Amino acid sequence: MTNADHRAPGRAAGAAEPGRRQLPPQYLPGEVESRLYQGWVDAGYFTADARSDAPAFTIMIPPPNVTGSLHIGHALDHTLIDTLVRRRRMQGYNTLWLPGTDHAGIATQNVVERELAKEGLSRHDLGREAFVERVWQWKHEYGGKILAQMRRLGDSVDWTRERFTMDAGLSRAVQTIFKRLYDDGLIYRAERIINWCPRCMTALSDIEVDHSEDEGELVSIRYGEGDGAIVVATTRAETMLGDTAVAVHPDDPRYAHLVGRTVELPLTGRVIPVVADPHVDPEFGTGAVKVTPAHDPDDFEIGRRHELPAITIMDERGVITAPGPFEGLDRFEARPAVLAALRAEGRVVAEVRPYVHAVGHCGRCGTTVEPRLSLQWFVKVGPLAKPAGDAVRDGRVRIYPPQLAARYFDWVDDMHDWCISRQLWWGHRIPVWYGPEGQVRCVGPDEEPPGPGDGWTQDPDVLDTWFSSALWPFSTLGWPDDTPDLRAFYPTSVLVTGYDILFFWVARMMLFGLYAMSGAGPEGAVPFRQVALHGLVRDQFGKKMSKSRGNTVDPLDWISRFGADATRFTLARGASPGGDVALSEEWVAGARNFCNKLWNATRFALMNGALPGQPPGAGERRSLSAADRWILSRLAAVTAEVDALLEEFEFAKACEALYHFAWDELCDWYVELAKVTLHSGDEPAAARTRRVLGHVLDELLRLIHPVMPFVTEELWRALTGGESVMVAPWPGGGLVGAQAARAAGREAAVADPAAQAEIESLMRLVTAVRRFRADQGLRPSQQVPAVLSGIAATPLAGHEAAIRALLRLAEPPPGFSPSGTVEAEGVTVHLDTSGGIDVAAERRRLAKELAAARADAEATERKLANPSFLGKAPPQVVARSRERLAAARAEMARLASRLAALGDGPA
RNA sequence: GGGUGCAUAGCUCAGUGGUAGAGCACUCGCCUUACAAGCGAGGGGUCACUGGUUCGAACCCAGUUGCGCCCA
Repeated sequence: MTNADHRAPGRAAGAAEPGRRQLPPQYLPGEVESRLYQGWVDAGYFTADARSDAPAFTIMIPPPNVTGSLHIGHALDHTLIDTLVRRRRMQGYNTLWLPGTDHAGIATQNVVERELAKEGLSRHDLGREAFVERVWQWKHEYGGKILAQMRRLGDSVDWTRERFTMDAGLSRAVQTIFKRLYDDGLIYRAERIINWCPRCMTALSDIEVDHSEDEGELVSIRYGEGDGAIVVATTRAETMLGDTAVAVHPDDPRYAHLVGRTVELPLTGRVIPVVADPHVDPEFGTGAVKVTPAHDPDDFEIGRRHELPAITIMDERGVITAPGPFEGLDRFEARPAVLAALRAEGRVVAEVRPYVHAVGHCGRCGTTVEPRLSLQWFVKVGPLAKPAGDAVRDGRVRIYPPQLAARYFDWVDDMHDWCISRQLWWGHRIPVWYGPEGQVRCVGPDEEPPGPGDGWTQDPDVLDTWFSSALWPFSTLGWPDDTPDLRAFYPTSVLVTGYDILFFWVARMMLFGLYAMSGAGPEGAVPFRQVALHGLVRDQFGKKMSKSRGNTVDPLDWISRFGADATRFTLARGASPGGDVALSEEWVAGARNFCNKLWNATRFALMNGALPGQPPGAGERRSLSAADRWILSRLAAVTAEVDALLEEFEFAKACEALYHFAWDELCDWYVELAKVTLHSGDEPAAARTRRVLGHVLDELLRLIHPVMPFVTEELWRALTGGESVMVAPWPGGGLVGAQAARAAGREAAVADPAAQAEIESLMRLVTAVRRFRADQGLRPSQQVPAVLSGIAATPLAGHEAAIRALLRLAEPPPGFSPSGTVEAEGVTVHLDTSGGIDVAAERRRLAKELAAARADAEATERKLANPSFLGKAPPQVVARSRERLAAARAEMARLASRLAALGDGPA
């Protein structure tokens, strides 16, 4: 068989087989991706089976905000999840990745209110019922955007089980758990200082407030007169209108004489007491603080301890309501106005400006949060938090990376009660009714609420969106009913999400999962067995992505331009447990190139009749070439490595291992060596190599498939004619011990250190000669006559043909006279460079290598001359040093003699 | 203010005590029929600083500086 037979298009051995075909020379992702995804859905590959006997593997999507679109953070999260899910599916698990969205109370209400505003309407113009109806309309029309975008990324989610937190079933779950918590005394209503957003007009929980260091002012104000005067410092002068005391530390001698007396509050004429409270920091400011119980959480506590009145001076929009000249001013207008009035009275003692201090902002809209005294609903978290901490402490739930567990404990072990009521219309309405006589009734899902005719009214507020998200791992499976899905898929296997929502969501799922599912026992109640936390997406300089910086990446743009696989690979390749992921367009282009590399490797295989499937078995192993045995050995090692890394959520390392194997080993060396065999005319050897090449590619495509599903599917089908790589067995360990053991056994059987050493030696020799050729300015394509001497005595004896082919060395003509030589691996290569060699270049090269060898030898000599080293270092380390020294000296001798020889020759 | 992490090549990052690695970027040479989205070769690092432990430190310890994150 000649070369032309193999290379002619359409004549490759596999071309005629069903399902196999020739490929164009470049991978064009757009066409492939759109075709494949719907095919997977239609084939039912994504659909889980609650009646399956196979062990379940369940991941719940961190439900994206229904108003949202797919941003790069989702793309990262989904890439990692899909990688885990696809691998488990190939391993034979009954795999469920459940998709859905949350109703995002504040965000969604804001979106629809903005729409209404364009029509000149407010939600109050519509009324509650019509407004909520309008939000549902909006949801039906626009709410599916992100779900459609997930298809483009390739997410293998079970679309038949899509859920939304406001679905009837999930709402029933919300009402059920509310009722249970209420009846257990774990939900209560109380008047407290909460975080209030005057723009969103609702309460927020503590963790929905972002603190930032902002520039403000610190003003010292004198209250009272003469020796009864006291100076307080504040950043919020306007709140003095609501002051009901001045507090000092009980041990502060400066103020001891004032404690128990009163001062007159300026501008108001109100007389307020001076109280002693250990909470006051004598070091801060003047050591005396104004106390505004209705507008500061710390002051509220002081007020409680001293039974002070709490005077609310602002309405829910942040507008001053205290009667007087400031009434009707916004809080930020009131501050300078109050200060001006105080200044006019000569009461401002000092002003520090700018004064940097921590200010809370609404996590949703950025508005400065106003601490506000109001009646709200709370979850009493103490009794729930203890089991949530214990589940991680005793290993029922494992957090990756483990060091982030510390942050989890810090929070969960010292958790404040959770404010769950929101003054919104869009959300799960609090199922509590108030009767005409002041009765309070919490209504369960199967109970009839009291009729409005009897004078009962339902609480107007809705629940925090996170309250329903906290039920997500089981509400999505049909809880509170005992459904087949709940039995099959709870507890979920892994939760994959960013460390930034460890508190918002992860911890709260733990609280509610352990509470609601406590009937399932300690092992069965946890919402997930593993928590894999990833980081944030950053730009190529490690900066956070933000619209204001202008460094954001739109994943859909990348998918369009580079392909979903390239986008996914770029994300996965950067993802180590808990680590942030840096991205740049250059890197995604590199990933796109990798797709193309795989494409062309498969194209080469198809052109050359590669046969996928099982490689030659143990009996035939001895007849395989060293290259064949080497690549099989490497494949087994990489398979085991990737398998283990993915178990540990080491996506970056797994990707790197695959990239290196595919590109640097398979493509750069094995394919080149295979060409030699395929063209050698040794048909039995060529046939064996076709099988090895086909097998290695087959398995490699399977290994890469979880990360890059599209290109691998297209190539795998072309190569094997199989139905889908999605449902092909995973090459590593399977779901049962026997299969895992078999994989390990196979690796051991295939491992071939001798072949590995041989090929690595070949690589070093080839590289050394290529270096010489490059130094000498020989074109890569130029055939150079050469003689290899000494090769027979080395392990490379059988590789002369391959070495000649890789180096483009021609047989020496009669009367061959070499003009240069290269020594490496015990082989001397004499080359005829046709017209003398560049002695200066050769001398530079040799001198450089000699200097390196000398430095190495000297450093090692110093080490070996040290008696302490010889006495205390482990013997194998000493032995290794001796070997190193011997090798360095041999290299020096070789290089010195080469240099000497050159010195004798033409300069 | 409390806690915590990081500092290694131009950039992003691996590297758990035995003489420093990857990807991308960079330089040079190549259209060598799988792939120019490619091939071959090459250059590039006082491992933040100071001190300590050790035969030996990028790695362990202490301190310093700088940056980041979480919580308040």
